[in-house]
Amino acid sequence: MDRTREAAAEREFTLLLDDQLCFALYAASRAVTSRYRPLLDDLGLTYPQYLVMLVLWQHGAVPIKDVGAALQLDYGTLTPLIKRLEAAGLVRRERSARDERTVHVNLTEEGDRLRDRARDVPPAIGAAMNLSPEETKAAMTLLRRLADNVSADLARHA
Amino acid sequence: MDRTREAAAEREFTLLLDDQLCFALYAASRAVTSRYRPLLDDLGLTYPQYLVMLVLWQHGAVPIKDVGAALQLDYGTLTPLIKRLEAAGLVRRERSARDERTVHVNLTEEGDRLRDRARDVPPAIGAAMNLSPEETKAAMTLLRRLADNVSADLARHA
DNA sequence: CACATTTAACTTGTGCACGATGTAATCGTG
DNA sequence: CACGATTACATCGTGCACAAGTTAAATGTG
Repeated sequence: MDRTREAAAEREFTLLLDDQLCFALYAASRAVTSRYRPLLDDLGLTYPQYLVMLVLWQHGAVPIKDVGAALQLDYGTLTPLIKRLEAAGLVRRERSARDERTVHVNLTEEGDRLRDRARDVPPAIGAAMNLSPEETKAAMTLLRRLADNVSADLARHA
Repeated sequence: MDRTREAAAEREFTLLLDDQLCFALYAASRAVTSRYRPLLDDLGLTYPQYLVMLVLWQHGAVPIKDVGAALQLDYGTLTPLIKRLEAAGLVRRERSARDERTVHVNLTEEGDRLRDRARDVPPAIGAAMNLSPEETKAAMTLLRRLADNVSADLARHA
């Protein structure tokens, strides 16, 4: 097969599963989450709960709105999730005195202590991914650009 | 900052959200699925349903087991999903005569016709992603390797 | 200051994901 | 050929995601 036809084939969009970047992305995301599961089970967290804890460990008390902005998740997801974290004793929800609409999420002592146990998670995942530092960095850059591109395109078509 | 410290920093694993490749992956996957949503709404499909239809358009009648193997999804996900496709009139579920345990999923006329309307979806997504052919190919390769690596690592630790 | 608008959060409903459990059909081995 | 193991699928329960609608507080404008 000559090079011209190959190049053209790359831009031909098919309905074959293995041609879809979206499927590789979807499958990789679920595979990585599955690898997290046993590690997070030990901490009593699900993967989305872990992400919320990352935000809190990094920023301390934040309004739910800011958690949503950081993780690109809406209240329909976060409200029940954070209530489960509260039931687990890891966070407290407190209405702001200055603005009665906003609810601040605070770490409890136990939630703060969990951070130390969580430090082993990123290295374990890093080892499981088994990518070079360059590949990791390239993947991160590309995935961010991809997310930005499709989000911008969605906004344009809305 | 000298190069040694930079290189070391790349391998230092933090709990900062923006250092996590997993989050970039998770966010990108959801962003892409969101971009699919309006396109698939027109076809009356969700994104996972679209993936099942891709398998059927490609292979025709297949056991549910094979759909699961192709998409890495279990029966708990597929059984109700395929029943919804059946309720929508796109597929038929038929028990095999040779092996009464297996259920073959067949396209109906309507399900087959939907393929023509679906042909516009991959180009639209391709345009929204806005990556060069090289980047797309590189991303696909890297994401597959990532999924393989973490799955293998999970199997090892199980 | 009244009042329409906006904002932060909650609620409800649908549809994945996935672990755990159950069941019937088939297979493998003695 | 008996019978324990395996296989294909279904069911149930929990926890996301996300759209749509609701409520109450804050804001802006006449």
